Amino acid sequence: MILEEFLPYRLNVLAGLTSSALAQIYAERFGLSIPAWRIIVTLGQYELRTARDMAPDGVMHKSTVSRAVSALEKRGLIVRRPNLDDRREEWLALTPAGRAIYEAVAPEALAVEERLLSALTPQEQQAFTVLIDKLTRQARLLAPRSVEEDDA
Amino acid sequence: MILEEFLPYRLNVLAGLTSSALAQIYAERFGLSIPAWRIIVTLGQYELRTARDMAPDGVMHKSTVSRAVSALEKRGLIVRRPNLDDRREEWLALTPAGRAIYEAVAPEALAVEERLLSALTPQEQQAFTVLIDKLTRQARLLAPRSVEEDDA
DNA sequence: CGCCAATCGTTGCACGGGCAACCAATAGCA
DNA sequence: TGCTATTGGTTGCCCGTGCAACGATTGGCG
Repeated sequence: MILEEFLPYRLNVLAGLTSSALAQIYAERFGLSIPAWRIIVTLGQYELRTARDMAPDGVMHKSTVSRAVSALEKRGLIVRRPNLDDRREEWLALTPAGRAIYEAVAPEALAVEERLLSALTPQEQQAFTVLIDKLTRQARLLAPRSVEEDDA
Repeated sequence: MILEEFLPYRLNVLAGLTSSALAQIYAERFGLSIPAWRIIVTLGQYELRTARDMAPDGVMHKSTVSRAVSALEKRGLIVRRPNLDDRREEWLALTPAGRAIYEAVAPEALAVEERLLSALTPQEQQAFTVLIDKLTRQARLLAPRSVEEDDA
């Protein structure tokens, strides 16, 4: 067994490197953690969501989301509004300041993705996307019930 | 910008899922952390290495390696021997108990990899490997000097 | 030889995040 | 209506790990 050829190892290494590359933007320049970054992007995309929606497939633990939301609120980047139809949950939305950050950070993040993908031809990029999807579906089957799902 | 289509995000999700799948083996069944697991595998492969060799491309921080080595030694899975030619570093090697774990865990880990890859055709597997390599090389260029490298 | 720089490894500190227990609110159902 | 189960979210606790500073050893070079 050769670690350097082991798929999960290589995926971890690659994911770590890309995260590092990205962190130069959202962390060093905007002081965002990974969870905060994901929340900003999601709200930039969907306008109005609940905390639960921030981790669609259980990618983040709900406690992680909770704390990131608190931090973002404290910094004035997002606001919480009660959902009167179901007072257990709250609506989240970007403030103008939050949206400003989103609009500053998103293009740069996409540029990093671009630079990454520039190592591949368009055909390869397409193929890679397809393969990642297949593997992700398969991994979901093999992984223990993704985060929570069995909360109670 | 759509998070679910963002390459670094997808890589993180996939890496996380595969890690989870693997952790069912090395963590739940053998009580190994990721760093410990990597050390066991590396020593199973190379027989005799130093702590520094455990993180070839700076994938793990040296403090992480140091603590994992201590833990493995305490559990009697590896031994340290002084290198008399350079007393700053130490040789690491598996004990019989450590090798037993390696030999129990490696086939199962490979089986998980197998199940993962079974979602792809052999041609796709080959292609995926090549693409990962290309992206990893590129990511290394974009990421801030990998862990340490600039230690002093 | 003697000094400074570089290298291997350890450790104190702080922080992020997982886990589990918990509260509040709603849903299901008799 | 009332009782229990479920769900959204928060928080205390603990562990893993990155960072930076350090001790010990070696290398480079005058």
